[in-house]
Amino acid sequence: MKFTAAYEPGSFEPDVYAAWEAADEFLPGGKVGGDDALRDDDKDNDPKTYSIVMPPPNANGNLHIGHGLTVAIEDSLTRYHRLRGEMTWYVPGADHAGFETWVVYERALEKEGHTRFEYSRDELYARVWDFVQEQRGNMELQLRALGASCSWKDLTFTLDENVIRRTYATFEKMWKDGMIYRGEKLVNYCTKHQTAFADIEVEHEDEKGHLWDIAYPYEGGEIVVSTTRPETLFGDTAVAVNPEDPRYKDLIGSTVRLPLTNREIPVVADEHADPEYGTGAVKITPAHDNDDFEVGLRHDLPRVQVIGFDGKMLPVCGEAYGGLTTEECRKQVLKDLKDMGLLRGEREIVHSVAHCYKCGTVIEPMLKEQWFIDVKRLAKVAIEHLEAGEIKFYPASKKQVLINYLKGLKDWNISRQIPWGIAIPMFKNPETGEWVFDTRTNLTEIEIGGVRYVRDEDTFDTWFSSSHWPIVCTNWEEGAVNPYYPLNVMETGADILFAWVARMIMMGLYVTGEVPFREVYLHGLVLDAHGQKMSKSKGNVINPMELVSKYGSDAFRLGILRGRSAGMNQAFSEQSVVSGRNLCNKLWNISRFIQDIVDNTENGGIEPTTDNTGEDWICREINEARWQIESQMKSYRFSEAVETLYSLIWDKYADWFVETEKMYRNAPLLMATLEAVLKMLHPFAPFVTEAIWQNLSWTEGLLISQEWPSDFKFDPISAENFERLMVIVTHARGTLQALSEAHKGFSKAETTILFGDDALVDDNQVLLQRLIGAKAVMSDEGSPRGLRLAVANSEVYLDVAPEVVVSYTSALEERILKVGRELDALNMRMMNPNYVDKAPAELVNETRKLIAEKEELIANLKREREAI
RNA sequence: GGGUCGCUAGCUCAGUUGGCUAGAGCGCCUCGUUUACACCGAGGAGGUCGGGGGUUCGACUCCCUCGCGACCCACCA
Repeated sequence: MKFTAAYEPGSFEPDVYAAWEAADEFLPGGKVGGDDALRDDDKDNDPKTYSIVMPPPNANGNLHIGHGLTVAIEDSLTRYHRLRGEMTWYVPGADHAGFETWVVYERALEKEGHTRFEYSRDELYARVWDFVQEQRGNMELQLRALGASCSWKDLTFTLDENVIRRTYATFEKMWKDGMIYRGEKLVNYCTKHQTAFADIEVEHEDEKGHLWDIAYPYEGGEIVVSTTRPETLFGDTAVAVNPEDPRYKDLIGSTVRLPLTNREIPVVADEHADPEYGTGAVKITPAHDNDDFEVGLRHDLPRVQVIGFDGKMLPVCGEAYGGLTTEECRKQVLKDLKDMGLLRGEREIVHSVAHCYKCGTVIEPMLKEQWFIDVKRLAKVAIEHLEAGEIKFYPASKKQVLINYLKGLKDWNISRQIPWGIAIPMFKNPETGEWVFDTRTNLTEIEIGGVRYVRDEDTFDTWFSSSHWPIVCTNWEEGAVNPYYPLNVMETGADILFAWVARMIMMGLYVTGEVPFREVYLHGLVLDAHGQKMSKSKGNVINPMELVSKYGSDAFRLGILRGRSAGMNQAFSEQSVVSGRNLCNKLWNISRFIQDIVDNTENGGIEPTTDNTGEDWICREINEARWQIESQMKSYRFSEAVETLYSLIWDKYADWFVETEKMYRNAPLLMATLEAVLKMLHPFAPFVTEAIWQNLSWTEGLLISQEWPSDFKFDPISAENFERLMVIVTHARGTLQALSEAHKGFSKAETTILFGDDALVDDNQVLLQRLIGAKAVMSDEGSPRGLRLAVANSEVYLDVAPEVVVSYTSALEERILKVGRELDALNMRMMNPNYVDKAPAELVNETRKLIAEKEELIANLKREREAI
């Protein structure tokens, strides 16, 4: 590689990634079989393992900004642990995305003028399989572009044979354990997609609707019920009133006549009827309403289905209504009721309505036979392990949220009427209705002992199989030792805490007896620059790949990790990526400069030593930053780790150390410190750091598999001294600039810096002169003159003419006032006897020291003023 | 109805058992052609930490309360 003058990420990123892949760096433990697999500072002979699995992106889709964040986090973790010498295994995945893909495919089918009903399930499955294969590949290329250092040979597709095998094994175990049952229950049904959904897949939205009052007559009177869904009246099998409601007490047990039909239905007493709401009387439609279903159970009411799975009214509603859509039917029913004089009222209300999360169709609660899992047992075990603290959550608050969810969890409907998924391995004897488990799901019919069984046409809810993700990705097998299970961490979106994380925990415990991961890190939504949710309709979607090609992968990763903390939805903008790119550019140029020094000095290859205050100081700062990063990574504070590196590289390494090294040119130390910085930034910005590593003349091998830096040795007193020099430089620069603004014709390059009895300044005259940009730094030879710098513990003057000093008077006055205010605040604190008594002695001493410094400073400043 | 999270500089966010003069990036102002970098350097302005109360020697940090915002769960006919 050539060290180009300009930082051009696009010119090296693909090559760098290819080099890693070619060297098998992503395999578990690095180069398998090589010494690398065992290199580490582990005290035990057991090499530490680090495993993490990717939440599988849609196999045939493109990565979106959320994936960008996921990869940035997961890959940074992986690379960090790899550098720490652990045997890392980052397992990539690809999702068949059951429902998502199905929707896309069905739309394509519709465009061709076909419908799913023209094909058998097996035909459809084969067609979607081909469809997905055609589209596949993009997503994996995009993961590479983001720098994901995952073990590609272990890529797991959610329809892989081992996934299906594991899913069937669990299902069989549950079936034998009596945890699976066939039940006719109300399911959330989308009449457009003609499939049932889990509760969690349904979106509730508050909408304006109407509450109608309808009279149900009986001999000698009528009872007026309130409803938002008059069209379901045909399915009414009771009217419920509250047992405490005096208005209706006498009617309980009698019957009323259902309008538009000839049916008589009973009046039942049930708590569900709220006397305060509407008329206090409710029509009960057990087949089409969740509440009513429960009421029906309590009173043993029949269930009459009146809406078909296609969303149209069934013939049972009578000739006038059968075949109408629910909406048409509602209009017709209202019109007819009005004509008959039975419509008693109408008012606007706001109520929550369930919608299909994909197409927005109103979800119909429908009566359907489905497979259910009795989750009580699973949830109970999960809660026990969670309460025992076996899984640590980031953010911590999500643990209790999850426990609460598990406590209220209802039985899990795992049947879906979508061909694109894992077939449910159950077959039914059409004669007896008996069900048997069998994995021969490629057959529509099987024979066992001369008896014919017919396959269930449904597929599994995606979450049923994907709840096995940590198990299948790590190839967990009963009885076998597996150092990669449980995972070290499960990193995923906070929005799928319930749908996925909860189920992985339940399933992990059920199948393996162990929690599937030790820690959970949940990231929030990536919002647009104004904190708005990204959506196609708003047109504010940010494509991560565009940013990668514009600013580089590293810039994107640094940018998206900036200002992001666990579990929170946070804004993201291109600006943060620009700032990331700038950091990469800075590092690139630092490296070029250091290479230049190395090329032009003789002393290459010597052990690095510190020979001046700046060098001791940078060693201290690098150590300090490294410790911080280690602690930040442990607690998943990526944003802070990036911040630490930013400040180390820019504010410390470049602005001070490299500047002083323009003078000292200590090549061995420059080389050693640069290596450390590259390693520390590598987890977050893998491409630029590796590219630099490859460009540097003295480095060997690939950066990705180097050893994490260890402590630099330094003289702490010398390091401390450098900070004093920094303060002098900063004050001198500030004062000089203020003077040049206040006094026309003043030139700092013509100004000499004088100093009194000060060994440190004496030792660093040239350095100070260069950093300040002054003409010279020299001893005042016992005759101080000019403007004294307002720096405590130092006697440094700017040798400027009296008229220049005068022009600085107002700034000096301001400064005296400011320091005075600070001094007052400190004195106030000391005057409080309780503070002196109760605060830690250390703190009190610190305050005393500060007061002394301020007092000295203020005395100096006042003397200065007198002099003017 | 229940619950979670947030409210800190113009914007987006840090601030980990309460204790240094509350920080960063971007933006803004002033100056700058010093041979790594204008994707730059130097200097600077800007915050009563949502309001109110409490605990404490001391509160951005803990407690209570109010307000605003985002989100999640739930069977509101």
